Amino acid sequence: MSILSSAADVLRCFSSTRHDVTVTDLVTLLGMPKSNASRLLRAMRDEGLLETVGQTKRYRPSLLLNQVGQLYRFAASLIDRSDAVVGVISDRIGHTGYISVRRGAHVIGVTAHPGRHALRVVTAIGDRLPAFASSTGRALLARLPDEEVRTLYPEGLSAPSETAPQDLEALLARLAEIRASGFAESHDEAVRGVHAISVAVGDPTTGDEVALCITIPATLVEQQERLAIIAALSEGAAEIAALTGDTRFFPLNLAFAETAP
Amino acid sequence: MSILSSAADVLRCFSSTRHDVTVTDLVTLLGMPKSNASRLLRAMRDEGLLETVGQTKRYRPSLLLNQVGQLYRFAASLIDRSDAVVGVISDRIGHTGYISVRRGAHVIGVTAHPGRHALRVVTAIGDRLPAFASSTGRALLARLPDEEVRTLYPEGLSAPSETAPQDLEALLARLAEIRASGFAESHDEAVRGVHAISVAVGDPTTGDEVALCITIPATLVEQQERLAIIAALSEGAAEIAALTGDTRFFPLNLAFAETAP
DNA sequence: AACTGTTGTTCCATTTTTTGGAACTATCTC
DNA sequence: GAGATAGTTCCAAAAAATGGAACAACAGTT
Repeated sequence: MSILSSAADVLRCFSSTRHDVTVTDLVTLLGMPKSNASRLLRAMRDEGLLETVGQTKRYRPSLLLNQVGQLYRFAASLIDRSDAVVGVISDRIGHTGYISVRRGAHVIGVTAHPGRHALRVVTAIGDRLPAFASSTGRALLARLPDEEVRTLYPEGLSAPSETAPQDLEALLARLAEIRASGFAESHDEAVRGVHAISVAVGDPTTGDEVALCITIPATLVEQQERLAIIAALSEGAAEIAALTGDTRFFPLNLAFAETAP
Repeated sequence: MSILSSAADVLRCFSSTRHDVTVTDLVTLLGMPKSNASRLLRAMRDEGLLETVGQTKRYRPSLLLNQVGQLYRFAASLIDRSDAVVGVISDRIGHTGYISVRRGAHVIGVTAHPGRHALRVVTAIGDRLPAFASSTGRALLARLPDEEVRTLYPEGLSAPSETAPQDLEALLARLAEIRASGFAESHDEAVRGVHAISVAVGDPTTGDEVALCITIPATLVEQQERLAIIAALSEGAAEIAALTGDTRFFPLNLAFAETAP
């Protein structure tokens, strides 16, 4: 067990609900001896990975991590490009937009553009959602061949709501729809009360894949706006796909969009 | 030499001009044996600190670092609050706004809000500027007693332009002005062609201090807009200072603002 | 297709760091 | 100021890191 792995574990302790940690936090969260926790936190601070909060014994991520973390979106320039596209759409229609990536069977928000409407969807960056029960997740899963999707769910799936796919076959059917229509849609699934529209795009040279998504409060969905969002997302993603030479991109087929969601 | 320190050194290799690294990059940048560089990068990837770029032998920061880095602004909630204030002002007037922190004799941009004007100032997040030759830097230095400022510059200072303070005494004189007026201003200093207005605020419980800044292309400065920016920044910062109980905040004294910059 | 320079990986014994229990110190709470 | 809680330091045993060199993969060239 290298100290590097303990250090990475410490970083994984941070979350949107835990902005700083103490020696005892590590003891309880990671089950590590107090002595190690104490020395590890100090070492990480000395190396510039963490900072102490004022005079207290609390440790938080450092400015260095903030800076290096910001580079992620440029290193994965696909994210930056997609974020720009979503930002423009979100600005124009006033609803929340965001970018997600998939890690195994989960999707994780990377960047977000909060909407301007009084009733808006707030997505927490860094939150993990089950891929099969969200539009971003299915948009990304649709890029995989069916057999790879199957291997992701050796245990089958447990749906969080009635509108989500109830089993693996239902999921594969919806992925087929996404491939044919060019966009993914969800309603009241992993996040209740939220309607989401997503399109995925990739960069074959880096292997990165992201989903571009616009979310609307489920009660406010209007057919005209919905079509505008689908068109805008697909158009933006198609431009990116052309740029990166993404051959797995599914172009929009409006015939599928015109039936109400 | 702990492996942690090597890992931190690797992270420091990343910059706005170097989004990924290879084994040889580490050998040349850090002078470490090839064998170590190879194993270190692999170990950091295995622990989730780095990712490989597609199939290549290039390594870039990971999603984990991106997420932990994002938490910085919430952990240091002063940054988040200040960022909100600057975002509103930047949105309203269309000029670029940003937040900086000081590390020793340098200031580093943490968040940025690009302006909407065709001619806009683009600030790179993570770039280091000399504190004494920027408005953000001086706004933050003004919070220190003079003798601490002196110890920061044991070698004196070398001004990057004629409008920057030419020596330590000139710097201290300008810091005194800032304490009296409540805001800092720079024109054509560390960044040529840029006029900047800054106000600093701190949080005594965490020891954090940040500068709120709005930048304008030097050719576009108008007295009325300038006064509006000064007032808005100072007002926003004053609210934060009240919230955190910052006793070192310098309130606005408009008498100083009304003489042209 | 063989050659060549470049880049990355693996192996090894030696050196250095890490580990975890326990004793110790500091800090907080009532 | 007693008692509890939180954090630090010490130590020998165990584990990991080091750097040189041999090896392997790769890209470009003739």
